[in-house]
Amino acid sequence: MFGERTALPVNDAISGFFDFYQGYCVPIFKDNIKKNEQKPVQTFYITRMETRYNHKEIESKWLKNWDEQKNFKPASDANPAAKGQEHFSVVIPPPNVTGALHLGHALNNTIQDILIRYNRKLGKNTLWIPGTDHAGIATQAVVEKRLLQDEKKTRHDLGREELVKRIWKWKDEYEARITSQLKLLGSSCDWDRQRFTLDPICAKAVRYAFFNLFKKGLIYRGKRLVNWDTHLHTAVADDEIYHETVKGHFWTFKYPLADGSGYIPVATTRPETILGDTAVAVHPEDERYKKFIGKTLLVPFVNREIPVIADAILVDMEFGTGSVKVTPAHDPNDYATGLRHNLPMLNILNEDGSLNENAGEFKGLKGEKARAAVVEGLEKSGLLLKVEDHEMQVGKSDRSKTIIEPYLSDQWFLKMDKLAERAMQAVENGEVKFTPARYAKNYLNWLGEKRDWCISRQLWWGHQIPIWHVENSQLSTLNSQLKKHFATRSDIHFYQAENGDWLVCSLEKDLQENEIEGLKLVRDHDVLDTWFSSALWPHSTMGWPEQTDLLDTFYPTSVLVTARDIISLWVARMVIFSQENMGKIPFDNVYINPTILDGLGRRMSKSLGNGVDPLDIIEKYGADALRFVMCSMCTENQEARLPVKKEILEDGREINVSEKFEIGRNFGNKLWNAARFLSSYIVESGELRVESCANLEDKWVLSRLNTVIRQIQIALQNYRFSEYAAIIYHFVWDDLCSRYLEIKKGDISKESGSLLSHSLYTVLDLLHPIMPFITEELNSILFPNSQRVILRQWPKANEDLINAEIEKQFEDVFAIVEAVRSVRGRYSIAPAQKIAAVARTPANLENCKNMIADLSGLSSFEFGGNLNKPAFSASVVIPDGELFIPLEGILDREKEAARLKKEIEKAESFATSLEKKLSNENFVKNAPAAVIDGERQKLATQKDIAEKSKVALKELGII
RNA sequence: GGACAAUUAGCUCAGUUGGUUUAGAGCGCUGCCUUCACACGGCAGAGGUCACAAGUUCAAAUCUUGUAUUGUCCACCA
Repeated sequence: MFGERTALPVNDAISGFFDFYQGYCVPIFKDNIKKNEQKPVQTFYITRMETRYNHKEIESKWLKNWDEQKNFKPASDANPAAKGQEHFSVVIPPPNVTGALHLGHALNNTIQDILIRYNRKLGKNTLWIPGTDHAGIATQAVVEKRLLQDEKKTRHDLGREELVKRIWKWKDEYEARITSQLKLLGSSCDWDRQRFTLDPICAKAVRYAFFNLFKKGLIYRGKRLVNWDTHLHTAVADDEIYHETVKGHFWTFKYPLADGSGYIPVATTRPETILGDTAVAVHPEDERYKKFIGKTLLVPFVNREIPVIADAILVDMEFGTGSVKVTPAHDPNDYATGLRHNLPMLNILNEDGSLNENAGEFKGLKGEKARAAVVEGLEKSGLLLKVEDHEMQVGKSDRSKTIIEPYLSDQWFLKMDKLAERAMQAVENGEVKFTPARYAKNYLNWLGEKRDWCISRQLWWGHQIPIWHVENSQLSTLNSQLKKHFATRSDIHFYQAENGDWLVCSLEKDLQENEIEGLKLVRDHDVLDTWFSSALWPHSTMGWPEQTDLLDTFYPTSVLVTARDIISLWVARMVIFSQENMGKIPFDNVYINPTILDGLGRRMSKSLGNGVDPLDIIEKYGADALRFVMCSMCTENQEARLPVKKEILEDGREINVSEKFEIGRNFGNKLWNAARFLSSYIVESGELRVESCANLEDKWVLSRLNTVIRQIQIALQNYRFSEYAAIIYHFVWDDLCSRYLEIKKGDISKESGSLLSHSLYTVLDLLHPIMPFITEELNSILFPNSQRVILRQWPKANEDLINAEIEKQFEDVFAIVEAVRSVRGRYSIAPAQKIAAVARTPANLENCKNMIADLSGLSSFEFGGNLNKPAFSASVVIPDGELFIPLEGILDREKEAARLKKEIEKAESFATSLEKKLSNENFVKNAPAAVIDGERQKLATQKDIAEKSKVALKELGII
C-alpha cells in the first residue's frame, strides 16, 4: 500500500490515525487500542475522486443540499436581527412565459447570481426574488396560434373565459419549465417568494397603482391614433412593430376643386385612404399652390367638401407633387396635422381592417382589394395622372405578422410629462447609476420625449382595467346619483370623460352590473399593457401596497441586471412607478449586460435556428462551465458573439452547441484534478500559518493570491465580469497548477501542505460565485469540517503579503526555466533526458537551485558571476546574465547562429528606436521621470542582449 | 435621418485615466511528450504594419476629425 499514489479511500468507517510516508497520507490501524483511548488526531475523509470532473450527479446533489439548508433565503428569515445589517437585493427581470429560457437569460441570470453569491459571502442580508411575466400580447398570440393549428379554432370560438383558462394552463407549464431551468443554472433565488405578474399580490399592486393615478387625473381616456393590429384586433405598442421594405406604387391623381375650376395634383402610396381625407395641404410658400389655400376641394367618390390648408411642417415642396392629402384618422403625421388645424378625424376602417360605411361604395373591401378598387375608380373617372414604382416601409405586427393600420380608437393613456421629468432627474443627479455609463443617455433621450403612454390593449390575457362605464350616460341626474351612491366610498373614484362617458374606478372590489338601481355598469373590456405590471415589479413583488417587512428590509433593491433593449420600456417605467408609489427609486444601479449574437453577428432566434438551449449546454458541459463562459463574455461591449455549430446526439436529437463552452469545462476539470492531487496533502481547514512560508515560491504564491483577491474585488465592484473570470482562471491554471504545484509536487512537506490547502481553500471562495457546484463539492471533499462555501466569509486581501519584489524575482527564476525548456524544444531533447546548465549571473540562486533543476530536468546546475562558457553549448540571455547548456554531439552551429542573428537583429532594432526616443530633447524634457527611467532600462537590456548574443555568435565560430 | 456601438492573430475576444504592450488570452495551427493530478493534459513554437486617412502630442491600438464596412436601438419616409 505504501507508495500507492492514488488517494486513499478513507471514509467514516476507517477514519483513525494517519501518518505521512514519503509524502503520502496513510492510515494506521491499531486494532488493539480501544476506540476511546485513541488520541484525537486530525480526521481525514479522503474520497476516491474520478480523474474527470463529472458534473451531473454533483450538481443535483448540491441543488438539493442548498435548498434543504435554506441557503438561498435571506439571513433575516432565520434571524430577525439580520434585518439591521446591510442588505443586498435583486429582483429578476421576469422572463416571459411565452417559452423556455434561452442563452440570453442564462447570461443575465448568471450575472445576477454571481452578484448575489458574492454579496451573500460578504455577509450581507441577501435576497433575490424570482418570477415570471405574463407578457400579454405575446403569450395570447402563441396560444391563439396553437389553437388555430391544433383545433382550427379562433379565440372567438372559445370565448374570453375559456381562452384565458387555456392561457393559464400554458403559463403553468412554461413557468414550471423556466423555474426548473433557473434552478439547474444554480440561481440562488428565494423560491418561496416567487411571483408572477398576474398573481393576486401583483394584481393588487396593479389595482392600487391604477386607482391612484386615475384619481390624480394622470390616467385619461381619449380617442387617439394607435397602431392597430387588424388580425388580433388590438392596439400594439410602437416597439411591437417591425418595418419591412415592400415594393409599392406612387399614384398621382387630380384632386378636383369644388367649384369645378380645376384641380390640385396629389400623390399617395395609399389611395384607399382618399376616402378618409379631411384636407389637402400645401406649403405656404409654394408659388404653384398659394392661390388654392382656403379653397374647397371635393373628395372623389364620396363628394365631401374639404379645405386646402397651408402647413409647412407636413409638406416638403421638393417631394412628389408638393401637395399632400391629409387623412388624420389613418396616418400619424396627418393626425398631428389634423390636431394643428382642427380638422375632423374621419375613421374609414372597421376593427378587422375592412372599409366601413364612411367609404361609401367601397364599404366592406379590405387591404389590397380596397386599394385596387379605388385606383380603378380613379382611372375610370379620369382622375388618375400617373403611376410610379415606389419602395416603402410597411409596419407589421410582431405578433401576428400582419400589416399595422394607424387607427383612431378609444384608448387609455398615462400622462407622462411630469412623471418623466422626475424619473430623468433620478439619473441626472446620480441616484440611479448605469453601468456602462453610456446607457444613461439612452434612458434620458427616451424619457425626454415625454410621450403619453397608451396603457390599454384590446386583449383578453392581462390585468383587466378596473373601470366601469355607466351605460346611461345621457341621464342628467347621473352625477348626483353616483355621488350619492358612492358618498362613503374612498375606494371609488369617478368622472366624466372628454367624450361624455361616465367612468368609475374601483380600488379593490369589482362592481356589479346592477350595483346602482336604474343604472347599468359595464366593465371596460381592455386589459393593461404588460409593461404596466412590469413597471411595478420591484415593489409589487415585495407586497406593496401593504407595508411589508420585505419592503422595509430590502427596498430599494441594490442592482438591476438587464438588457439594453428594454431600458426605455422597462427600466424607465420602473423608476417612474417607484417614485410615484414608493417615493423613492427602485434600484441604485443598473447593469446592462451584453446581447448574445451568433458567430455571424445575428440575434439568436427560433426562425434562424441558431439558438442555443442552456439545458443542452448544462447537460453536455455542466452548469459551472456554462456560467464561467457567460461570465467571461460580459465585457463592456454591447454585444458578444458565440459561434454556434450543430451536433447530433446519440439519441438522434440535433442540438446547437459552441466550442466556447469547452473553456469552462476544461477549467473545472483542471481545478478538479489539482484538488484530486492535493487531496492527499490537505492537512487542515485552509487556515494559514504564514510563518511557515519561508521559501521563495511560498512567498511568491502568497503574494499572488492576495493580489488576486484584491483584483477580483475591484473587478466585481466595477461590474467587470470578464476580468473577474480571467483573473481567477489564470491564477488557478498558471500560478497555482503550472508553477506552484509543479514546484511542490516532488516533495510536499507539512508546511507546504498547509499553504497549498490555504490557497485552494481561498480559490474555492473566490471562484464560488461563478462556479458554485464544483467549488462546493471540492470543499466538502477537502475541507469536510469547514462551513459550506456558499455561506462562509469572502476572503480579505492581506496587503502585507503582497510583495512586488518577490514576484519580480520569481519571474526572473522562471525566465531561466523557460530558457532551458526552449533549448530542449529546439533540439527535441526528451523530457526524461537530463541535461546540465550553467548560469553566469551575479544573482544568488541558492534558494531556488533545486526548483530550477526540477522544473527543467537538469542533471546539474551551476551558477556564479565568473563562470566560463562550457564547450559546445547553446547560450541564452537571461535577466542579469547568460545561460549555457552544453550540448556536445547535438549542438547545431547553423541553427544556433541563425537564432542568435535573429535575436541580435531584434534587440538592435528595438535599441535603435529607444535611442532615438531618448535623444529627443522634448521627450526628455516632457515625459515623467519614471517613464524616462523605464526607457533607459529597456535600452540597457536590449543592448545587453545584443552584446551577449554577439559574443555567443563569435564563440560559435571558434569552438 | 438620429443615437449608440464595433472594426486588434485563421476564429471569438481582452487591452481600465495616452508611456513598464514593436500588443495579450482562449480556441485553432506546427513540433515534441501518453512523465506516477489532469490528453478536458504538459512543453516549445509559428501567427498581428491594432479597418483606412489626416490631426493633436515628446509619445497613439488608446484622444480628435473624416472615410469605409458591420450591427443594434429610436424616429420617419404624403
